[in-house]
Amino acid sequence: MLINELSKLTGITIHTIRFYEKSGLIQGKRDSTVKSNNYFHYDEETVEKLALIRDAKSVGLTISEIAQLIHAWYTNEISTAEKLAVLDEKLISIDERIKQLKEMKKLIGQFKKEVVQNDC
Amino acid sequence: MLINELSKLTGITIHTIRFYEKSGLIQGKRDSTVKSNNYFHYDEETVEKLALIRDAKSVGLTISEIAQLIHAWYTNEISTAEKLAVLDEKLISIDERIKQLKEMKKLIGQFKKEVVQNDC
DNA sequence: TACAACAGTAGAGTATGGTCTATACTTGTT
DNA sequence: AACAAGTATAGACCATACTCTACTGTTGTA
Repeated sequence: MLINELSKLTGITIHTIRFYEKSGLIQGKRDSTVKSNNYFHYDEETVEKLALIRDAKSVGLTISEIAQLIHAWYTNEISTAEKLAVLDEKLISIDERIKQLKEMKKLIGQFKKEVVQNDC
Repeated sequence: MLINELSKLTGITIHTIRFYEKSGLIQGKRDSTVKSNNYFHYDEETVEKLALIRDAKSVGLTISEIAQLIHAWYTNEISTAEKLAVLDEKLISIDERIKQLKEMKKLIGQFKKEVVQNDC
């Protein structure tokens, strides 16, 4: 499919898709039998990747972290052990963020108590 | 205290402190009895606020979210009920982020399984 | 064949959160 | 008085993650 269809299918704008392509997150393929244009063609794997990008972004991963994740997932250049290592790294950093968020909840809880006390 | 002392006390650079001041997170006071300069003076409350800013930043709150939080906490212009409402809002958005992070963990867990399966 | 719709590239612009530089005035010490 | 160190303001610059504009070429339909 071409970029317009990909955009409609995923709900991600053409601009943003091109930005992701420039950032190395996805890659369209050119049809070498066609000489008249340079249109990129995208497959189902790209649709999947864009869904992954959206999920990963929603939890605050950066573009370069997502790039690592996609690399770990789709390439055959790295071993299973290495893929697992990248994924485990992400799990650890996510756990770290969850821990920080829980600390922030505690902090806000203290604030609430103090607000109520100051009101008396 | 002047900005240099505040910076040394908190470990936050003078540049960043000025940026926070411009962003409305903290406010130094000028000594109106001194006519020769325009130096800002900072108190213990500012030190506290900078600690709060650091905590809040570490869990991913934006400057404007932190501004709301500080406003809720330090101003007397808003009622206790309103302060609690702002704090509760933050708690909800933190819970939302934790939920998203847990979903991401699930997703990565699935990836790990698939990586192992593909290896067989 | 005309022309709208779509494709590509390059590069500018936006928002956030800093980080740093230039310039100028003030303070403190010798 | 000289001079380093400290302070203020304005604005340039950086990275991230888009978002948009300008311009050019291609495709498809009337």
